[in-house]
This record gives sequence, C-alpha cells and structure tokens, in this order.
Amino acid sequence: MSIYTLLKTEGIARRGTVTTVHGTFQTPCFMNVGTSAAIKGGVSSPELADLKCQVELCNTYHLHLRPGDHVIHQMGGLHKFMNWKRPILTDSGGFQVFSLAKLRKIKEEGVYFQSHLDGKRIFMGPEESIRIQSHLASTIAMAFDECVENPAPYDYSARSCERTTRWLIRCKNEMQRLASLPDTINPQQLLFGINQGCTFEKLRIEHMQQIAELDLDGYAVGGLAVGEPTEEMYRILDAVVPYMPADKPRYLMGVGTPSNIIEGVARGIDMFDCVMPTRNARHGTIFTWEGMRHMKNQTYMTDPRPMDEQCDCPACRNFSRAYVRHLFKANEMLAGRLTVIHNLYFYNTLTEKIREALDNGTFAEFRAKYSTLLSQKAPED
RNA sequence: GUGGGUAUAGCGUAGCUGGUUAACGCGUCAGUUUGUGGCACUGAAGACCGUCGGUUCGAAUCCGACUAUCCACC
Repeated sequence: MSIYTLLKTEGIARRGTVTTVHGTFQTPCFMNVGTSAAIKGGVSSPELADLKCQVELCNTYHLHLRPGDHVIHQMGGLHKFMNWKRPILTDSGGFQVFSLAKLRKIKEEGVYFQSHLDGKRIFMGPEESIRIQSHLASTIAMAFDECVENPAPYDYSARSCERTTRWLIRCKNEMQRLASLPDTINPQQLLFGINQGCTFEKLRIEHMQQIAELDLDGYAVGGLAVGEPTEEMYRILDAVVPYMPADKPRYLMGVGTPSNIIEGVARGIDMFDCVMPTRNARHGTIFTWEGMRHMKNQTYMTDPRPMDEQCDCPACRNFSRAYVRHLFKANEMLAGRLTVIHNLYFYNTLTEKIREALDNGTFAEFRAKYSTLLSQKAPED
C-alpha cells in the first residue's frame, strides 16, 4: 500500500500527501535540514514547528560520528532525542562520504574512509547505513548510494549505477531484517531509493527502471545540483521523472533555490531539501517575495522596515532591517538565528503557496510570476 | 614651561640601516553558497605616508622648523 495520495495535478506538477507513522505531510514539501539533529542557527524543534516545517532532515553520517547512533538509540530515537514529533528523513551518508570524507576507497562491500572530525578509519556500506538509520529511527531512511561527481565518464557512471542498484537491494534486505527485531524503535521505517546516472539520460532512465522494480516506499533523484548548469539539471528531470512510479513520492535531493523548487514542482517533484536557506541566512543573505537581500549592507543601517514586508514570520513581525544588520555587524548570534527563522519560514511558505496554487489550478501563473523573480536580487528603493 | 614619543586609507597598525604599482586587520562594496566540517569563501574600491622646507639621481624612510597629540617631570 502506497504512502502517497495524489490529490490533484496541473500538467506534470502534482499536489498530494504522504502518510507515515509520524503523521501526514502535504506535498510539494520542503524539508528543513538539521544535519546533526539541530537546525544550524539555533532554532529548536518546537520553534521549527511554528515555522510551518513539516519534515526535518537529519544526517546518518554526522550522527553516526557524533554522538553515535547507539547513543540516540538508547535515548529512544531521534524523535524523542530532539523532541520533534513530525516526520524525519535521514540522509544515508552516501553524499557525505563523497563530499567530505578523506581517503575514501569504494569497494563492492561499501566505502572505507576517514572521519572528517578526527581522521578515524570508518567503514560504511548499505547494511551499516541502514542499521544506523534504524537506530536513529527516522520516519524515512534513504538508501546508501554513490553520488558520482560531475562531470564523470560514462563508463564509470554506468558501473557506479549498477553498484548503487546492488547496494539498494542490500539496503532493502537489511531494512526487512531489522523490522522484525525486538529492539527496533520504528519497525515501519520507510525506505527511499536513489536514482543516479550523472548527466546521461540513458543511464538515468535505465537506473530508474531498475530501482522502480524494487517497489520501495519512495524514489529520489540524487547527484544533481553538484556543479552542472541548471538547465542540465532540468533536462535530466524532464527525462527521468516520467519513469518514476506515479504512486510514490518523488524527492529531488539537495535542491535548491526558490526558482529550482518551482521548476522542480513543474517537472513532477514532490519533495525537496536544501541547506541554502540556512547557510545563506548565516552568511547574511535572505530570501524575500521581492528577491534576495544581503542584510549586512550599509543600505539597511537605518531601515526601519522588516526584512520582508510581505512576510509574517516571527523575525519579520518583531525586528527591523536596521536591527538585523546591526546584529550581523556586532557578530551577535541572534543575527543568524533571525535570518534562519525567516528563510525557513520563507521556504515553507513558498511550498505552501505552491500547494495552494495547485489546489486552485493557478500554478502556471504562480510559476510565471515568481520563478525568476525570487532568485534575483531584490530592488532597493 | 622642560624632556621624550608619535603623526601612513573611515578606524587601528606595519613598513622607517633611503630605490620600481606603500602592506595588514576591521569597516565599506560586489560576487559565491544547492542530499551543511566552516556565521565561510573570492574579489574590488579606498592613502599623493601631518604641514613647510632641506639633503640626495631618488624621501613614508635622513635633517630642520611648525602644527597636532600622548607620556613623564616641574
């Protein structure tokens, strides 16, 4: 039985829901990234709920290294640990192994690498990743995949895809084995498979067809937004999404800008996640309904208006641009906290408005109005 | 009043045994950020080196006077 319910479509874009043991969330959905079981910038779980966050994302690799998945298992799982009752998706660690671990060796059994924290030698394969995620007891576990760098040769990409498929089967088997064990916190943990294939449409489609046969709970497109031009990412989505099971949620990993999200929805994607709203916020850039703003700019020194005049997030309701700019200049931690609060609220509101547009059959207008505007610099007046 | 020190970008400083485009931090401005090691990274603008004069082929650099400022002493 599928966890996905399709409510409405407009062209290829889909409006739906995903039902889990931790509640139902509405799609299209943006998942808020809390890598180490915390939103960077200092936003706690109860506050996150107030920012319209539906799903929080945590990371297998980081939590395995610190504090250790056994600690979180002992503490009753991630939901109890960070006091978040809604769905949690855990990334498998596949991406981190390839993006930040040193001296990695990829073998059939898995990946040998060194911890970025202390250089300790670590092995992670499909079974290890699933076991860790089972300890974390997230709502949705991601398969352990190889995220091939871009650009990559066709032959390597093809062999990597085949290995990722074999790893996926092992992930599924391990998940089934763990579900029957008595100390498994969430026996109904869901498993999403990840499509790879670099920028080769043929590989992407073949790989998608193979993993679709495994009848997983959902499917993700990985390995995009890793340096390729945006148009290339859209081209791959156009090619591969038609081969993603229509009765399962579709997740575009690590994407992206507000514009990327609107364009992803237009291409049939249901779920997104990205560090951009939080990372940019910490660096002083905010997203608004007029475009992006650099809050450190002197132009805001005596600007009494809220960061975004069309926003009713807790930061915009209470504080001026002048105050936020001052906090950045004074290196106060409240600066990053307020901009993170705003940006997450903005992203969650963006996907909410996308859902409303789909409900009303006005998504095409919404896309035309905002797709380019939101990723541009806001006009100053 | 006497003795001594210091005067270099908006601010704080380096350079001062004389030698082509005067360096650095903060600040300012612009850009970057896409399954988060990093409140980060990349770059740009901005000073005729207190004023006047002297020595020299050549002075931020040596000498003198003046002005400002700081310290100590009376």
